[in-house]
Amino acid sequence: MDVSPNAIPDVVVRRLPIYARSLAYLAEEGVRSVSSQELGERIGVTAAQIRKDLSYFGEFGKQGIGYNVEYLLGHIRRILGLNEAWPVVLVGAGHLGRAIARYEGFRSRGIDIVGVFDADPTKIGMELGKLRVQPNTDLPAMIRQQHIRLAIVAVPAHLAQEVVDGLVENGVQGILNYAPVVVQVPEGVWVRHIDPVALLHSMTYYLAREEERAHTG
Amino acid sequence: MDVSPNAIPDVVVRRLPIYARSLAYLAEEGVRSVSSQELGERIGVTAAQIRKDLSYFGEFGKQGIGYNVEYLLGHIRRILGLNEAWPVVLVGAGHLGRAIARYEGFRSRGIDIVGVFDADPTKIGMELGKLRVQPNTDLPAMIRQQHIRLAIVAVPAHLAQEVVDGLVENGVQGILNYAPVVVQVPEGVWVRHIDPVALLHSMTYYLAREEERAHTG
DNA sequence: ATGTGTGAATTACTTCACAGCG
DNA sequence: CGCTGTGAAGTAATTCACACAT
Repeated sequence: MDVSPNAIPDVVVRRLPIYARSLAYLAEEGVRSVSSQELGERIGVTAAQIRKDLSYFGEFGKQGIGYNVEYLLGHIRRILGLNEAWPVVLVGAGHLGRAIARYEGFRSRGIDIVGVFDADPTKIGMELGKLRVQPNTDLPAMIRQQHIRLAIVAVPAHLAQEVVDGLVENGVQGILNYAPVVVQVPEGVWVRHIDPVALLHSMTYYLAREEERAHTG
Repeated sequence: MDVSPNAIPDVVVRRLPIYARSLAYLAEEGVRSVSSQELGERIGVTAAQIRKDLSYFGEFGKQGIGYNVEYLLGHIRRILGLNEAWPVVLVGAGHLGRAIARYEGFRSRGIDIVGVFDADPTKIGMELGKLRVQPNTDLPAMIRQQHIRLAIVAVPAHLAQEVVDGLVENGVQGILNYAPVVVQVPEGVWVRHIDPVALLHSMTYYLAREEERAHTG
């Protein structure tokens, strides 16, 4: 995480894509202008939060009016580096990997899966939409030749760390990890974890309390 | 979110499942005892953070020694309400829903998918491991009869809100939402979002900066 | 020695509240 | 007026640092 004195807080960076998506939906609906209040209600965030977040990057609104949807969306896209598409490799062609490869929602949001890789010979060659599963051994060459900086990891937990090490070694700087394990990466590499079980458990915590309260209270 | 004066912060609750999983791995490896330092290194959290988090719930360690892995794991499981399995319904049997239904990692962590539902008649009856896709119309009865409190939503964005409304109406109190939209729920219902595109975008932000710096610096 | 548990200090994040612009 | 942009105020989360137990 960048710790420079005037760096933008990571929480803010993580909210920007949510703003962007909500604005994209608004644009599709034909909405021209939106206030921080309205946008906030859509995504469960306070109006002040949105205004403060945006103020890190500039002034995008008009007083008394609100934000022009297309204009603000364009700005946030640029801030997020989404002017052009990002090529991404996907490692792991199990049930989950295949579902990810077939998901239609990446392309339109600037994420372009350009290769799917697996170590299992029985999976090599499988067709997944326009992609075909390639052997893991071809992965380094593709990353280097196409200067790929982002990867999605969808392999079993016990393989995740070595897969990540290999990716980083070949120049990948951002990893979306679906494996249920916290992977270690060197300075300068970003990781985000997708962890459905942990999220469910963080809800069972509250539900279990409630049940308890119902019985005791 | 519970706002009682002595409520446990949600950030803490969200970390507990990560601690639990790391402890489970340690137990599998045959490790008996672990210090906050060691555990922290495994999951990228400071030792002080772990000790502080645990201190909300009691005293589980031994000074000079650390934590007994099995003992602490048992406690965290109980705190999270994982003494017994939680039945969960899954709505949506597209590529993603089917991958979720087939994922082996839920059962062993107390999450038991007991039904898969879809509105699309061509999907009804599909076999997914031991499960069979059922029509959405059967969903309310199952939730009510089996007192199901948790659901996983894997439907297209434009259907997510109405699916969630239906779930909540029938008594679901916790929702894991894979649809790329922030859904609204009434007080007392929990939602967690899984949003791969947003996570990737939060990384492109940093990668784009770096690139820029490399060009200008 | 080693490593927990925890008040105190620090840092980070959010909300307030209002000047000022359209 | 209505709504932004933003310092200031207020909360929340993290880290420090050390007494104390083994």
